[in-house]
Amino acid sequence: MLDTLTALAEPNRYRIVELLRSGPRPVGDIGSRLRLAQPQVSKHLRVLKEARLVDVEPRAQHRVYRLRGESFRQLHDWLERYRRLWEERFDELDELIEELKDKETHHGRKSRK
Amino acid sequence: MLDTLTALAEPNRYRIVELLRSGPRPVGDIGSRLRLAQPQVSKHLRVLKEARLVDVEPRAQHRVYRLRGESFRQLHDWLERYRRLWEERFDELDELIEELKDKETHHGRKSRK
DNA sequence: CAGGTATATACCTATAGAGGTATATTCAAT
DNA sequence: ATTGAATATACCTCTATAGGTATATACCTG
Repeated sequence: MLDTLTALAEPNRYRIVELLRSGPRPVGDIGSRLRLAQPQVSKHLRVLKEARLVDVEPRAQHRVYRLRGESFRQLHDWLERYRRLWEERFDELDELIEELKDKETHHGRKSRK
Repeated sequence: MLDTLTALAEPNRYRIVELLRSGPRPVGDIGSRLRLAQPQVSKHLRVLKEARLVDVEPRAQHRVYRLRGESFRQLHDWLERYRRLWEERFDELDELIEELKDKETHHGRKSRK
């Protein structure tokens, strides 16, 4: 999970991933579209590949990179564990809990809020 | 989006977020549970707060931090745009497309694969 | 096999940011 | 007011990593 996040949390790699969403592309194409030097593209792609976010397929001298679904799925699954945070109106419930804790601890003293 | 990813892509911040999933906690509590020095915890929380991943509520000298749903939702929405990657068996479809492209370009020469 | 093209890699440099330590700040309690 | 506790911040140092340049490697074409 951390590897996935680290790979995505870099501006140019993020751009590469967004570009690859439109389909597989060779290194040179990525570079020219994103105005990145070739070695940099290759290095970023290496990181993305090690994070299992992309896959390569050789086509003659070209290397065609494409997104791999699996890592995105895992990221999605991880996020699901936080779903309640935005689905249930949890802020209000939390406030209620805080109120109760406050009363318990300070035995009925008035909340400062 | 990048701010969110950057904030999460750091081991200790990731741990803090995971811990906060179990509920709001004051700084000191986080530090002792994760074996982190207090200033480091405060600094990480600052980053998380600037990324709108957490919120603070003062309680006397304590600062109680909690996760904010909104950023997680946005991350989730962003990920949704990649859903097809893992839901439709896209690898096979991609291969088909590649085959067709190959034939077009090289006029019927056999695929190396 | 010679030349050209696409990509990977090695190396250097510069910088962002994480940890550590000391200190400032804020509030409660006495 | 003074003290102590919880937290924030300032400052320093150090390392990981991104960019840049040069070069190696692999493959197609003639």
